[in-house]
Amino acid sequence: MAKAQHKHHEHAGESLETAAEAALIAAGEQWTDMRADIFAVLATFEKPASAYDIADQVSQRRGKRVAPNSVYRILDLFVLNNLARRVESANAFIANSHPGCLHDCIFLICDTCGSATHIDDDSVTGNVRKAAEAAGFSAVRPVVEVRGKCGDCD
Amino acid sequence: MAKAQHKHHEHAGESLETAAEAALIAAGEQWTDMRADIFAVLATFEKPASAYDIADQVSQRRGKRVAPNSVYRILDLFVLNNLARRVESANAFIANSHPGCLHDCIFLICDTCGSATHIDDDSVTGNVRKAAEAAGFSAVRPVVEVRGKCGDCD
DNA sequence: AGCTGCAATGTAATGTTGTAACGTCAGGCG
DNA sequence: CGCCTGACGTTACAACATTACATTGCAGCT
Repeated sequence: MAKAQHKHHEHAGESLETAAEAALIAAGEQWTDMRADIFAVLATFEKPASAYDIADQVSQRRGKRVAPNSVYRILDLFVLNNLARRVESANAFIANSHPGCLHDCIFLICDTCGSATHIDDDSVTGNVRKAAEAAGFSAVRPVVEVRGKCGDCD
Repeated sequence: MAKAQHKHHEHAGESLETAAEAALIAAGEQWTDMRADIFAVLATFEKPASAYDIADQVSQRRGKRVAPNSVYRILDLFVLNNLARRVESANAFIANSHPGCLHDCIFLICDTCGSATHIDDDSVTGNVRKAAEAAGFSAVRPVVEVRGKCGDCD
């Protein structure tokens, strides 16, 4: 399998939100205030954030309680449209820093500081998919996460 | 990285429990009735089982309520000693069919029937580890799971 | 304006998963 | 015996996730 080489636009802050909005619009969904707020809050987290963390922050920002329920709905939408990812081993979510690019991505989660970085290595995830297919399995969504220690915590 | 080639003893039923017991003893832990029961119940599940599922089954088998708490304690011990694995994307546990062999293993979880099979491909997981190290990360516990459709559910 | 339909969000309740704190019991050992 | 230790019990609670149904607001129509 050829290693996919392509440039990513690594967005941050304002620019990332704009990109997320564009991606969601492109998918035929709406970009509402609520969604904007939730995405904005999600993007401020360094570490994977739980739906409840996000609910708290958004509640503060809006001066009105936002129920976890609403957050989950929108988070699901984000994940579906690749604006955010779910980190399975942390029961938490993290913003995708380059919405629009579809990858099987790999998360490195530091057990010490809790931070998560994400790398895209299509050759590795491609091999995971191939190994699954070889076992007669139709891969749909590879979950590749590595728990360990990040460079800062060594 | 050389592909590790070695034989696995694929245990089942009685034999698996014996092997589990041996592995736990070898680790300097005790093999108590409670632990035996929990392992036995865990091993009867085809699919990853939640701690609460196990607690229910063990409660029946013992004719006395066993609290999830106790189950978690023992499950953690099993995971630590490689008698069982945690399936992160399902918040559930599954017995290791060859305790004693230490692998980074790959789970294939069928979203249709819920069954999980596990494969060991050290070249794939080795690459995952290498990709993590290349990013300045000390890999400790790779989590590689693939959600999709199994051969039977195609 | 008034009505209708639909998507988004609100509200409340509940279900599921995971931990913490502390008590009890049995076995080993001085 | 008294003491320690490891296993397990009991209770309570924290954290994560979903379900069912109500409400709001806007678009399109008459």
